Amino acid sequence: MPMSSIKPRTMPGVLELLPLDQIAFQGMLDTIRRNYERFGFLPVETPVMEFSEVLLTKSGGETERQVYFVQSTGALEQGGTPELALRFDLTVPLARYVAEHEHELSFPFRRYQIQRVYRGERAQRGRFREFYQCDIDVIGKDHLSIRYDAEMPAVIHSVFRELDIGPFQIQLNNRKLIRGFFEDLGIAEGERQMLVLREVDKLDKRGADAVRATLQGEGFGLPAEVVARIMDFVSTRSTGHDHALACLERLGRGNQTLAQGADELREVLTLVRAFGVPETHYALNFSIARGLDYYTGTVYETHLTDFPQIGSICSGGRYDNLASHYTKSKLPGVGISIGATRLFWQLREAKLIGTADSTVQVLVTQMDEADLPKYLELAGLLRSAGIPTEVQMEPRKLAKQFHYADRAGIRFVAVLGTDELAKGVVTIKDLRKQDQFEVARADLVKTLRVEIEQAAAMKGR
RNA sequence: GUGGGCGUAGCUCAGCUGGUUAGAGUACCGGAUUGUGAUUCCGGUUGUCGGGGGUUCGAAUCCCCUCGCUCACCCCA
Repeated sequence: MPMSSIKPRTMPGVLELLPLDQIAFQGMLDTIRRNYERFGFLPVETPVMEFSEVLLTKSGGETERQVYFVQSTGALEQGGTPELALRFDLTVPLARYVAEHEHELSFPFRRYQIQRVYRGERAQRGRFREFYQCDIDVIGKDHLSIRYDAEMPAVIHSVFRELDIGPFQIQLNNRKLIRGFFEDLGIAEGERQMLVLREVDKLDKRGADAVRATLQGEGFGLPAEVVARIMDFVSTRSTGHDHALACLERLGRGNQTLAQGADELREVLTLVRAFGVPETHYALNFSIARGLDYYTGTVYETHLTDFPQIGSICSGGRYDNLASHYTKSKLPGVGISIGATRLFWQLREAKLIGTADSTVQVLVTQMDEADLPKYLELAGLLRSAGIPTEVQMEPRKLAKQFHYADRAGIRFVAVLGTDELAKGVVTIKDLRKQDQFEVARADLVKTLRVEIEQAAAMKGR
């Protein structure tokens, strides 16, 4: 078999990018990181592999089905079950991390984490087996004020405003509110409540009629009157700050759980406004449940107003006790997660982001092989001014050099030929503007900086 | 895990009811008086028609099996 007969390919469900797209993606991660840090979150990384026993504490059937186990060849040969597995989210590793370093951390512990996670799902459009999650969480010891729940929307607002991908809305709900409501309807049992919630969570996806039919159908067998009350409740959407408060008021007192949920939402709403989030950017949505079993209070989803089909681009919530499997200490927390790979992929599909320019700003051409030292010197000058610069090292037809710069996404080409050397100038061509000019060597750095800045400003618009 | 769709050049695809050496666009490479890319013109490379078996004088085309991809469902901590 010839050496070249193996088809180069990646497994389905991974996102591998060409350099200019990678630059765009990294720009997105940079923005997220910058905003997380701006709000005072500290960086943490954890290993991509964890001990299986640590990872699989929740051992739901579904979880286990989607976990990739890891085994060395040696261990594989000896049989036995893999003791390592790839993390499938960042929350479980966080719980382990906090429990392990409990006595070295300061609480409330505010961490951010931007790393890849792994899920063995069947590949599907816009869903990945390897993807980035960008998480922040605030973990308290014994107690964590509800006020932190209001900080999350403030961070979300800051991130997505700066990502500049169009209007968006942060939708809020509260698990206690939902639980209380269902208890009043006589749907008190946990498992059954979960099933109903799971169905209700699909409201925006499947439509009201489909959900109503399912709830009244044989699987659930709920009376039409009860279903009507459920549908009425879960279709609540607030249209402004005062309306949101009115929606909560309209619920009445109900049972204690419902009342507590409403009180929490009220406080969160009030503080979200105080954080300066415009009221157009947050709303109540009583159908949001989130699949996660461990959410106990506030839950969030964020949607792009002009692209509802994209679904939630950032979600999270409050949990009572993060690390009960690893420590006796009570560690309540609240957090959010941005699925960056999926988000990037969808934004690209929706044409909301394009291919970036190269991070390389200047290509110095080679006119005469003998003058290479002069080109290197010029590049050195630009580099020490902080301008990323590449030098044409091999002799090549000038047209090829321009072609290369164009394809590589390098915007400026610096030409230093005999004419320029004689005159003490450099010719700069802006490939995007199809424009070129001569600039005195002494003014080169200053001029290029202005050009680069202008180019960046144009791009941002 | 359950069900549907699709496999022809790097990519997007054409190839009628079986019939000569399997095509187009795009991309890529080279050229159009050696200091200017993308645009134009000319030329060139590219395929075990996913794989195996069967029917036939003859299969990219029909049948069976298999593999891969893909979409929906399940689920999404």
